[in-house]
Amino acid sequence: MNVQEGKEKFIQSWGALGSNWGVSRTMAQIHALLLIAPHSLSAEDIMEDLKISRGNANMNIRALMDWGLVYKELKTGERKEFFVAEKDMWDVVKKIIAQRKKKELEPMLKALEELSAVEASDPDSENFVQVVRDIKLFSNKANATLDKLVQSDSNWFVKVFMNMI
Amino acid sequence: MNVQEGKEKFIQSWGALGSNWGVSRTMAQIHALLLIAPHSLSAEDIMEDLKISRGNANMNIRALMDWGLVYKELKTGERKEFFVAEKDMWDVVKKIIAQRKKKELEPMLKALEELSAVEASDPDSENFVQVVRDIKLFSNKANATLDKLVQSDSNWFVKVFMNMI
DNA sequence: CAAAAGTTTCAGAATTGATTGAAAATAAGA
DNA sequence: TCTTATTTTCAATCAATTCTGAAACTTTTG
Repeated sequence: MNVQEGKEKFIQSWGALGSNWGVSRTMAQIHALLLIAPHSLSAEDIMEDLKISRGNANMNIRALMDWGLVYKELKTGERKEFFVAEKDMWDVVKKIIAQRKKKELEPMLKALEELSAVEASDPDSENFVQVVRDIKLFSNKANATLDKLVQSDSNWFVKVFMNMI
Repeated sequence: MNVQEGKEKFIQSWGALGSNWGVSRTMAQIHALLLIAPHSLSAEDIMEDLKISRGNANMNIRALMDWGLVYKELKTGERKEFFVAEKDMWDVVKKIIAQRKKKELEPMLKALEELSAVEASDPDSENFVQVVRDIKLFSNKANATLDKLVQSDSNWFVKVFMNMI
């Protein structure tokens, strides 16, 4: 496999992985392309490389910037905007976790909070109230743990990893 | 909010959460329904409660059993099959992680392995090789960590949680 | 200020993934 | 064995998501 083939394969794999992570396929492919680009790329470059439309490129670049996975880089004397990827994997993972926590876990916590108001009126609903209580407890722990994780630096990961092994 | 409304709301929320977790909406709803059911349910019960077709119910129940989130229960004297949900949240999370690891992380590791064969031939591809190396290192760590996590019992989670707080 | 360069928006098209429902297969009872 | 209850399969349909491309908008420059 030569370098060119390797790069293409990497972009495809990264895209496939991303699509299971709330990062859409194209979004992940753009990130992959920028990761392995030796220098920053313009929207035009990205469109050409990945053979996607202008609108698609724009939307996904913006989403990546919202997530903090890609940064804008302005070159003096250049009118175009250029983009670079966040390359620290620990940082990438943290940013994805932060987004998904906000988008998924937090609404669930809110719903569970509301469900806690339900009172068991008969033995049948007793089970329901208990299940909700358990899940709420668990989710709150998970939420707190993820908060710490998102705040922590990459050493934390290394430390936990070492402890486990 | 009465118990009935609460149950419906719970099923909807669980379905929404699940759909971002590789567990399809219906799959998660079935799991939710079984979680809060005071006793095991038949495929027919599930179809009626969630207003889904026979085929859909069947496919998703089977998927849930494959994942280890739902168990079959045979009642003596009954020809139908009944189902119950795994209710230990830590166990549920572990099983989801195990599935996703297999389906997503492992193929990525395989791809990275192949990409490691690529050799840098010029300064431009030097960066590519370096990025692949970094990601591979990180992914291997993540993989090992997740393996430990999947094997661990719920005390592990509590312990890590306590350490962080 | 007008023209050129670049970016953003969004309605409709295309794609992908989920669901239905009826028919085929399987298992249990008579 | 034949009949009936139950589960499984799968092509067709439906729903949701993603992508395109042209038009509108914004910014820069002469």
